Amino acid sequence: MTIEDALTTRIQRAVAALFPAMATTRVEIRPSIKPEFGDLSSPVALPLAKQARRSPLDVAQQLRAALQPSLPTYVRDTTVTPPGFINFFIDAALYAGLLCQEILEAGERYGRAATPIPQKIVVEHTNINSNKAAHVGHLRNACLGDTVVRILRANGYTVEAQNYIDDTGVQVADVIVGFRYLGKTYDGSLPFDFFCSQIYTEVQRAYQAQPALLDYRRQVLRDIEDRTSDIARFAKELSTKIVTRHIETMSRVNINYDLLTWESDILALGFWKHAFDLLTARHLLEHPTEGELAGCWVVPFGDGNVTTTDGQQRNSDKVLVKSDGVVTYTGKDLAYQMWKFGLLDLDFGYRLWATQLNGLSLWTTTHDPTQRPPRQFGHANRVVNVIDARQAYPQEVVYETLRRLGYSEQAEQSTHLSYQVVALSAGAAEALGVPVEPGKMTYAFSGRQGIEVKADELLDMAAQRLSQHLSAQRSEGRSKSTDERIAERLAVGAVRYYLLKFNLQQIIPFDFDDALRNTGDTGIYLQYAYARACNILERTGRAPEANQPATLCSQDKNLGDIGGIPRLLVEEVQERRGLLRHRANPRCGSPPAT
RNA sequence: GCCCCGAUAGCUCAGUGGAUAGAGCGUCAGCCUCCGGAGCUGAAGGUCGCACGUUCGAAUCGUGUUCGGGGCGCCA
Repeated sequence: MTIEDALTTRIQRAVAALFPAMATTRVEIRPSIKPEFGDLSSPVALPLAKQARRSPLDVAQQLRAALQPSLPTYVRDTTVTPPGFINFFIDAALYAGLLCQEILEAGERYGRAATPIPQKIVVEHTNINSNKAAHVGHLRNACLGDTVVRILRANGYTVEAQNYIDDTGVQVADVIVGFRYLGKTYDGSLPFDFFCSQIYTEVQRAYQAQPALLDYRRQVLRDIEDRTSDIARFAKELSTKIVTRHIETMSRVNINYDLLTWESDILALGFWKHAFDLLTARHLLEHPTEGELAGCWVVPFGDGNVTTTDGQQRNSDKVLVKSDGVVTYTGKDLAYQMWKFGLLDLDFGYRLWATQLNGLSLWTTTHDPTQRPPRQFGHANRVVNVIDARQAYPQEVVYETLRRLGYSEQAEQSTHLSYQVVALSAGAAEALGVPVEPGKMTYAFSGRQGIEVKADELLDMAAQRLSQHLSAQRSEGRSKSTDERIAERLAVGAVRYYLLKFNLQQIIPFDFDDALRNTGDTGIYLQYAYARACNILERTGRAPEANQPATLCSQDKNLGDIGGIPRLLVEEVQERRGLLRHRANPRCGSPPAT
């Protein structure tokens, strides 16, 4: 029990006793701003006084008196100061001793939920098209997703991390065009995914010069539909090799998954057809015979036809099946979302993909449903989709359609964990040869144009710089391979921290110097502090004891931070800003009458 | 046209109703024969885009507005 928790609970009790009508008032408690206001202060009397129409000072005094008998031993004194704050003076040495005891007892489980929550949450993240190397934008997604998984698990939820493989889209077809029609062959001089990134860019350029190549792409897409075709086999082999590389990259930063879900399996096993039948049975789709969307299957949505600022005609209804009969990404995503909740009477086949660095098995879906899994996948109570902010609209279409199908509970339990993209800072853009305009702060990545920073490149650069730093130090008998291992670990910390320290709604202006910095507010600082702490413990030659640190760190103002860690983890999930908050989009408030 | 996001120190960002708005980087001045200088101490630097409103109290909530980014695709 942290100081803040202990005091909050007691204040809540006092409020309930004195002001029963306002028992639900949110009790806030925070570090005091001045030493004469004690160590912790609460403004709780202020809103209470407002509602009760009494003097805030009186209310605070009354609360203080009511609290007095029940305060923990480490509270030395309490005061009330204008305009109505209640201040608590903490005996740091006493508290430090108690806190240390608590931490030593909990060990590595400190801060984690003591009891499991009987709820399953599926977290979908990473989701890289299987045609090219992962870049830093993908890395932001994966770091966020993996962190969400860890926080939810720490809170006691059963969590399943799924990585969705979009292996049936045009991007894969583009690379096949490069291999089959531009005569590209892989010579092993680059990692396979880097090589495919290069081909992808070259093919985009080739389309401009030889528009006839687009016909080849259409043919490739048709051929992929037939699973037995040579092209389909080639596509699967290509995607498998790329995904293998993605997993290798992510395992470098200690990101692991439970299941790879393949879009091609969703199609092959009839998930989409099943979802489509449900939609049409409930008359939720339109099938216009004329106009722009003639021949498509459409879910009516938003405002219908609009003229955009640039004068173009657009339609905010969402096409789920194109006029040529091919299902769109949003359609497939809807079927996938339904499967996650166990709403389809269908299941994938499964087989073991690999054993990961964390020791856990990674499973993959297959299109052979007779291959049974070791445990049940999907069937979630709640689903969190880590997807960038540009996809807010199609995500809302998925959730709203779920609701229209009658699954409003599941729609409510669906979260689009929306985050902004990574873009190049002006400096980084210039370094990559992008023309820089005065006054323009960020520049979008473009895989098509080959303007990007690959995840492995960034990690390699970070590791190399850190390795140089290490070799410049007195090595004290450290081997070169040890240096490299340390550099890799530090690089991972630096990159993960950099990608996580920004607010979700903030575009990260990617800057090489910033991302690779090894001083100040960085992951490396944390790792350094940890190493020093371990070193101190090692030198003392004995394990920490509950009664020792009380004198060691009695003056440390960071005690409250350490004691606050458990609450921090819980708040990430439960509070207003929590990860599981359902983010509703106002535009979806009024579905059109159908 | 409609919707979403951003705007806080020279730069990059924290801070979702409480007391005197914080950090890193950069700048300047200090600190290496007890803990790892990837560090520590201090200084300078801010009408929180703008206006009005709600409130005892607003960077925070509301309305309007300016600038920047994104979305409204038979792309994914």
